[in-house]
This record gives sequence, C-alpha cells and structure tokens, in this order.
Amino acid sequence: MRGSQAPTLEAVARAAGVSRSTVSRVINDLPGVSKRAKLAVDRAIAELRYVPNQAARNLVTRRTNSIALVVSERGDRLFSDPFFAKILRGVYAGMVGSRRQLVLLMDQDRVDGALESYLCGGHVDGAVVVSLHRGDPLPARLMEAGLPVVLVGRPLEDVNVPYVDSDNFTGAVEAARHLIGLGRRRIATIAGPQDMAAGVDRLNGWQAGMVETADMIAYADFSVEGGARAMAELLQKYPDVDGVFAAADIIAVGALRTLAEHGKRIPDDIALVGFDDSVLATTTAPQLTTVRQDVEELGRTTTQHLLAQLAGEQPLPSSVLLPTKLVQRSST
Amino acid sequence: MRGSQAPTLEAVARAAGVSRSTVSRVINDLPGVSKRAKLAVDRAIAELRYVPNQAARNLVTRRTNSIALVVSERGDRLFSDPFFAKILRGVYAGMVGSRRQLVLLMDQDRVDGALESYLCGGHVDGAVVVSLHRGDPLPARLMEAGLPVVLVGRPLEDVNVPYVDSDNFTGAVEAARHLIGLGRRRIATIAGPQDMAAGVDRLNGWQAGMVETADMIAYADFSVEGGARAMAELLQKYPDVDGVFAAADIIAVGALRTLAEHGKRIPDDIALVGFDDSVLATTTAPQLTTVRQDVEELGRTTTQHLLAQLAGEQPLPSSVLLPTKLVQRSST
DNA sequence: CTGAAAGCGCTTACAG
DNA sequence: CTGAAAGCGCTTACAG
Repeated sequence: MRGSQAPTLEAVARAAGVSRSTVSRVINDLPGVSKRAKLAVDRAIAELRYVPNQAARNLVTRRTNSIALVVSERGDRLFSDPFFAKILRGVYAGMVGSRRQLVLLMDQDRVDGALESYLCGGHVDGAVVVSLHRGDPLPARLMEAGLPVVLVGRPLEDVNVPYVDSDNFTGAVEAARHLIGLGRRRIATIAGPQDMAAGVDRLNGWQAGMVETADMIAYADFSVEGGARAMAELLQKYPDVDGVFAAADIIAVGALRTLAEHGKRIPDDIALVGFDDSVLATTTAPQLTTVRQDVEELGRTTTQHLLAQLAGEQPLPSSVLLPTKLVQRSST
Repeated sequence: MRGSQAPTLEAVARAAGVSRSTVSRVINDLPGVSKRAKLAVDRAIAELRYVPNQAARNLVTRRTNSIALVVSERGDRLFSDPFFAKILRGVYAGMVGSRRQLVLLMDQDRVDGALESYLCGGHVDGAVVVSLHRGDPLPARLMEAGLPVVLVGRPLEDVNVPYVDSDNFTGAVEAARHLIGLGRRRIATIAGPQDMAAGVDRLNGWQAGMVETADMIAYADFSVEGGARAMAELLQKYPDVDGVFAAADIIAVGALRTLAEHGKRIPDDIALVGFDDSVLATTTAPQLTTVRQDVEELGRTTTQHLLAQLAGEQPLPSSVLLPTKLVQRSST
C-alpha cells in the first residue's frame, strides 16, 4: 500500500464510475448516496485495496483522530512499578470503539519544548497527562493553547485542569484506622514523594486517620531501595514501632527487606500496610495488607473523560475521585 | 495553537517579507538561504509562535515521522509482566534523537483489519512488532505491503522478516548445566507457551543442556497461576524431582508458591532456576537464580535496526541475538 | 540566493 | 442524489 502505486480516491472514483465527492461520501458514511453508487464504490475500494490517506484527511478536517498519552516521568519509577502498564491498559480500554489512535509521549520529548510544540501543533486532538510533579507548567500551557487535556492524578498546583484520581486520602485514613483497630500503639508511616499528589494525599490521610499524635514519619520515593532505607530510619528512631503504613506496595517491599534483616516478625512484631494492591502485594512473604486502587480504571475513566470532552458532550464534573479500599492479608 | 487562528507558513512569509519557499527552506534547514533572510524568518516564527502543520507536511513528503510499536498480545501477560514496560522503555531509548514519534498499537486494533489498514495506509514509516504468536500473518502481510518492519523475538514461521531476540536457547542450556553442576539428578522444566519462540527456544535449550534424558516437562503460560499449576503437576508425576528450570521468573513465582504449600525447602529439597532476571527475581523469598536477558536492550536494538533501515543504511544483518547470562542467587 | 506555481489527496460548500 | 471546483498548508522542481 505504500509508494506511488497506492490508489487514491480519484482512482476509486474512476473505477466506480462516479465522482470523487461520491466516493468521499461513501467512505465517510454520509447520507445521500444511492444504493447503486454505494455498491459500485464499495466494490472498487475492495478491488483496489484502497486505504484513505490520513494526512490528506487531517489537513482538510483539522482533526487527527489520535490522542496523546503524556508520561511526565523522568526516572525509572514507571517502569519498575506496574502502575504505568496498568494506566496504559486502562487508557487503551477507554479508547475502544473511538476509532482513535494513541500516541505515546514521554518526558524526554521535552528537549527544547518539542513536547509542547508537538502537542500544540495539531498532531493530536487531546491529551491524557500522567504522573505530574509539583511545579510542572505543562498542564497550564496546554490549556492556554486550547488543547483538551485530562490529568491522571490531582495536580498539586491550583490550575483549572480536569483530572481523575484515586481517593488516596480516604484509603490512607482506612490504613491508619486498621492498624489502630489491631491494637497497635506505635504506628509510623513511610510517606511517598511530596512533590506528587499521591504522596501528599496519602500522608495527609494517614495523619487524619490517626487519633493521637502522628509524627513518626520517614520519606521514600516509590522504589524498593527507598522503602528499605526509610524503614531502617524508622527502626533507628523509634525502636518500639509496631505498625507501619507504607505509601506504596513497592515501598512496603523495601520495608519488608529491612525488617527481615533486623529479625522482625511480620505481623507479630510489626504490622505492615501497603498501598496499591499491585502484583507485588501477593508475591511477598507474608502477603501484604494494602489499600487497593484500581489503576486501570483510573486510566480508562480519564480517557473517557477526554473523549467525552472531544465529542463536545455536556460539561462533565471537572474532576473525579475513584474509591479505594483496604484489602487484608497476612502482613497485619 | 489550535483553531483557525494558528499561523501558517504564509503568515510567516508575510511577516518576514520573504516567499513561502524561503520560509520552508529555513524550517527544513535546507542550504541556499542568506543569513539576512534566515534571521528575518526565525524572528517571524518566534513572534507568531509558528508550528508547522504536520498533516500538510506529511501529505507532500509522504513521510509521517512516526513509527509504530505493535503489541501483538491479547491477554494480560504483557501487563502483569514487567517485560512490556521494559520493551517500551528500550524502544523509546532507541528513538532518542530520531525526531520521530511513537504510535502504540495493540491487538484489539485488529478488529476488521483496522490494524493492517492503519499500518499500510501511510500512517507510519515503519513498525516494531512485539510478542508474536505462531501463525500470525501480520509480519508477512506488512512485508508484502512494503512497510519496513523489525520484530522483537524470532518468528516461528519461516518468514523473511528481520528480528532481534535474546539468546533464549543458550540461556536455557546454561540453566540446565547449572542444575547438573549442583549435583541435581532429577531435573524438570516448566516450559513456556509453545506458540511463542521464547517458549520453544528455552525448552530446546534445556533439553540440549541436559546430558541424560530430559523428559520431565510440564507446560505453563507466562503467569503465576500457570507456574503454580505446572509445579503441582510435576510434583505429582515426579515426587523425587530435585531441580526445576522455569522458563520465566513469573512462572517460577507460581512454582515457589506450590512448593511452599507442599513444604518443600528451596534450595535444599528442590533447586529452582527462573528466566528473565525481572524485578520479580529479587522480591521472592528465596531470591531467584535466573537467566538474565536485557529486555530493554532488546527494544532499543530492534528500534535502531528499524531506524537504520528507514535511513536507507547498508543492509544490516537480517537478525540479531543478544546474549543471556545466568545469575546465581539463593534458590539454587 | 529567491520566488511563482504546481501539486500532494482529501473534504466541503455550492449548484444542479 | 450527484459532480465541478475550491481549498486545507505545506514542499519541490523550475526558472531566474
């Protein structure tokens, strides 16, 4: 189908004995074509194996039929963490039947504003932006440029960009209450990165869920090593800690490693709660009690939100929170 | 930058006091433009915040500056497995500096040949195809249509499509030799799906590496559950098994679960070797001895192969095998 | 070094 | 229901 031999609309029209207008109408399923004409065109299309040239189409319609998934992440987190794959699957699921293509853009495209140029240069009809960090000007810029955007995850800035997020706060409240309910008295948290909403909201939720003082806090990025280090820090500062809420399963995995090294029994000596209910939660020993968030649903809902916006549907709620839920296993 | 107010090349030309031809030459870095003209054009572009319309460009150049990553996988494997994320990262790394965009296409796009139409309809300049299963006609079809394609993973059919793969065979040979070297006498394998080259080649390698008879075989798909079931099957048929080569870490995770349920000590009773050296290998207890393959490198090399082909470089070797290597940990 | 003109392959009023 | 014609925003010989 490539090269100069690719049949054009013109060729189809000749073969079918009609005008280009008629062929175009058939291709686009527009009304006002006789059965006879449609039949002839369909036959010619099949015979010539005609495929419309998308570039020509885009040029005149000023639409691209594709949307971007922008992954605003520099490091390895999204790849060592099943989070990203699930988002991707959800986004894909959300696009089913939309006849749109997904263009994947990553942080490295930021070199000399290439990302912004690309997004604003009419290459895509809209964008889903994932994994924003505090202070990222991208969402505001895209809004200014008039590009429809929906974020996965609450932005930390006070920008008026629609988003979909898990209810991190409530999930973390539940985690704290669960540990308290088990009779634990010395409960700590390993908080996630504070330049991302997930990190901030889970810390706030934990603090809100603790009835008494909540000041046994260590910080980690979303990695095994970070979790291991933070757990070591907690053990040193608070030797009597008997409950820990880790802001992500991957952090909990690191914490488990450190706890094993220190000969702590889980949950006897220390009860541990994670967050995510990722595949990690059931591959550890003991399996993790954790707060489930449906990441795939997050991707799907965000995408549907964007598509609805593109379809010009009634103004949707500007943001959506998806429920989270504690899942008990053997680590508590 | 969207909407009818977006500046065109024409507008830039007027603002700079030159012709459209000259502006086009400046944008495309073509020779034969006076410094004076270039300066004026650059200023006008900056002032108007001009971004070239890609659709118009594609139409006339017949290039899209994008390549497709086709993930030929229906089920959940690619998402419950870190494999896909690593491939994706590798592909991205391979594209750095190529000024091309990545369009991600998945199996669901196959509905009424939409995938093939899309790929052959001039939307992309070439494609990387991952995770092929036996009997998939896609690679041959794309080749016929003249679309440059490179596969991640050896195709099982005898098609003349270039590919890049890990040396699964040699890695599996090493795994078998390792178990033999440890003095194990009753060595089994949990083979992967036999409709994929990775499954076939790892089984063949294991058989080649075994000096004596190699007939203790169970099969699993690339999943925890599959691994658990296959391990149960092996234990029942061969109660004296003392070594197992699992064709993937995720299969080994399932095997570990079953072994724990049966009260088997690892590695004392049974030594276990995985394949991949994925993140799973170090989150299990005990940590897995496994065959390392560099999946990210796989994605990167494949992409560079494709880009070289697009650049019309000298004919490259039609296929490439990347080395694999045994990594010993505590499961053997 | 520069510009006028043709043309890429479609869609879309417009007139019939 | 149908077709002739204009035009989307670029690139690319071609002539100067």
